[in-house]
Amino acid sequence: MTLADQPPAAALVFQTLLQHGPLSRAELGRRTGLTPGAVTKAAASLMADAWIAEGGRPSTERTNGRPATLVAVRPERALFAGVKVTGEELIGVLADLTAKPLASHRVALDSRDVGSVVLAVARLVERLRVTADLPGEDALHGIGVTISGDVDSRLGTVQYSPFLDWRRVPLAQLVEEATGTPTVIENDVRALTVAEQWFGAGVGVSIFALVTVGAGIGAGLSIGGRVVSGAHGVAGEIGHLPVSGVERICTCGNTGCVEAVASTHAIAEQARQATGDPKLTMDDAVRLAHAGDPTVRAVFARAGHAVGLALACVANLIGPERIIISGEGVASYDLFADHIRQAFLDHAFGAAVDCDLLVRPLPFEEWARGGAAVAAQRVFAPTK
Amino acid sequence: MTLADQPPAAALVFQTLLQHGPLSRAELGRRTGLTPGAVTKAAASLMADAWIAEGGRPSTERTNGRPATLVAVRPERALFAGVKVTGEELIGVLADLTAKPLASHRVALDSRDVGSVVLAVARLVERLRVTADLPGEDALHGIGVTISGDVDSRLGTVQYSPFLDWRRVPLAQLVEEATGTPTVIENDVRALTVAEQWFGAGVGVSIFALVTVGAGIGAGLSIGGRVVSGAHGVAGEIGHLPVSGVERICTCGNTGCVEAVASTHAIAEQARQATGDPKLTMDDAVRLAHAGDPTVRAVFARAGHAVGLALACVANLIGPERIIISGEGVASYDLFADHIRQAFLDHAFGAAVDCDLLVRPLPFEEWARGGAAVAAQRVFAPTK
DNA sequence: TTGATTTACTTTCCAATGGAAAGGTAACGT
DNA sequence: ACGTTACCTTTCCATTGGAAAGTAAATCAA
Repeated sequence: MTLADQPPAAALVFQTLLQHGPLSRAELGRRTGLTPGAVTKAAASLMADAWIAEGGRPSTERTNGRPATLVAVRPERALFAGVKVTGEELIGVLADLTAKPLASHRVALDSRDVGSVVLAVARLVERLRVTADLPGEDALHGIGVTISGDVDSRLGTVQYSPFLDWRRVPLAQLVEEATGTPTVIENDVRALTVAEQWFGAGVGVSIFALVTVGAGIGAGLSIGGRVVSGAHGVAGEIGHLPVSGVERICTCGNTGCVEAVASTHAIAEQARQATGDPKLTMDDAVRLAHAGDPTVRAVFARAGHAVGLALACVANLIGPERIIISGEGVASYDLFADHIRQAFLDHAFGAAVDCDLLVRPLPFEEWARGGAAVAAQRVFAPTK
Repeated sequence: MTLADQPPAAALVFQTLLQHGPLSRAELGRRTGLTPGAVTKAAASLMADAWIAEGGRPSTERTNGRPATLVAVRPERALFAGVKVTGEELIGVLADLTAKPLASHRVALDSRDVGSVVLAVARLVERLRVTADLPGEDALHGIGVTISGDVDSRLGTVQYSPFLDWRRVPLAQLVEEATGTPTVIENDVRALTVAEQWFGAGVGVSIFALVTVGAGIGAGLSIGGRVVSGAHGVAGEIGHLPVSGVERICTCGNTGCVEAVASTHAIAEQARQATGDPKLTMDDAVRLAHAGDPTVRAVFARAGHAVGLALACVANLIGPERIIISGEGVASYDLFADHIRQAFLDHAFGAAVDCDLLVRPLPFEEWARGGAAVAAQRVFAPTK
């Protein structure tokens, strides 16, 4: 019996346990609105199929009444592979039901050709499987592949990937055929948002945005437990909000884009102009800024300002409870944190300033973890 | 038996009929995914309580098989009053279940004091009731009051209204006490969005935005059948997106806001500066622009550009299928239509340009109709 | 030790819901 | 007249989760 066959109440109980950890049946009833009897039945049904188990510390605090026995998800009940595809490499993780990485691996890509990428993905998944010493075929319940660009997860196709120069590639089907394991694909930022929604800083938050700052600048929006995909596959493109000045031209051909001044590439480029050193790298720029170089610091200030304006746009438009800031750029967050905050506070309208800005470092496997979360979601929250 | 007591399938059937007009049972089954038997039962249940009735042209096109008998909602089954409160006046309509206005009336406000506004609302509703010659007390099923600003519809309080200078006013409760009729309140733009979602250009559209251009510039977002309210009551504040230049200062104290260059007031102000005529009104500006005055036309061009950028922000962030442009400003839409479109097309990213821009004129009762739609929604789609 | 109290959990029973499947109905075409 | 087609209704039933009463395991008080 798979989780999809469980009655709605059981699915609800399972999801609550996934998000909030071990709970007593009584507490589950309170949180889900189910009656005690219904919880008992749902738990029995889930337990019969080994999705959950009794156990976990029975809360040290002593109270009156019969002590509670906790039930908890058995994360190892189903395992998933998550693979993030970039133009240069694959990042893969093997993760459990809660998208916790059990093993990870990176592979350089030597070709961006669809066939060889699919093959590389299949090899990477096989390698993860071997590394983790998985017993049989059925131990891996799904694969989630994530990729930046325009991804239609329902169709399972990559509509357009700028970094790989792919168009209308039925990637989910190809990987599924190459591996024999059910595969879903999703935009990388949306996948990360799914991971945060279920297992990260988005748990219990009705509306939040996840912003990634790095080579690109993007956002995922979660509203009422669903990640927004946009009618045409485009959503959360904060990198191209026209909020900065007209001076710099973005890769998209426009002026005013946030990415034109705040992407890793744009910052390095501006630092080169500011210093006159044509060989300056991003790392050099960070070093110079930390050393106090005023012109380079101004570059970071400007980037921070643009990001802050973008966050204000998000806050004014959808009014999130929280914005999670993440991405490679977070490593040098101290250099523009103040400018981000200031620009945000200045331009967030009314109660939108109450939005909580949260910075999260993003280890490299995190991206791949998003894929695992999307694959896992298929199992525990099949699309109604 | 009220609609809330109907089983879920019946509610679904009713909502489908509300949005798509008279349908055969077979067609209802196809659209809702219910089996024929379930539709028959749902329809019988709704018919027993007079929510729907058989009838309507049985589709002229001839086909094989037994001819279909259509069922349709009985819009007059429940009537609602919608009242829009501005700083100067009340606009009220009496509307049926489909938010179609049956009678309307405007009243000037002589005081912005909470008590007198509540009294005026109650009198207006009473007048509408008399005008329409409603039989008894129970003929009016609800009142929806809309107002611009920060409204918490769940609590029923106006958190902050700049035009009335109200804070934390429990308006729903006050109107309910004054009229004896169940009352809901909602932000005016969101209410309009609800009306469009159920009965207007938003029917069947999974994600859309409704943008109003006039004294203020705002937007309502509908995603997956729900209007976004924001965690702190703020959402759709496109009037304060920081996309225009730094020259003009907005009423909110910031620079760069769309409202600072594109609100009715801002356009008139800029036209006065451009012409040097301190008495110039908005109407004069429109006349001059139509007559070809280049400096005034430039003012409209700039306003259109700012609105277009704001629309691009909406498209890039949430990827709507459609953006409905409405508001008083639409009257002179021809003056900036091209600039809106151009700025939008330039800055919408990727497939976001596929978003459909639709202009809808907004008769004055339309605002109040939003209130009626919100009140009606309480009846046919009680919050789950 | 005993029993009251409190909270957690289980069991039994049942009403409601909507699907499956079969049957009835009203048109058309030949 | 008779088959065909599509619409609609009826009957029966499995599933679901609530209501309510009962059981379990702890603390507290006498």
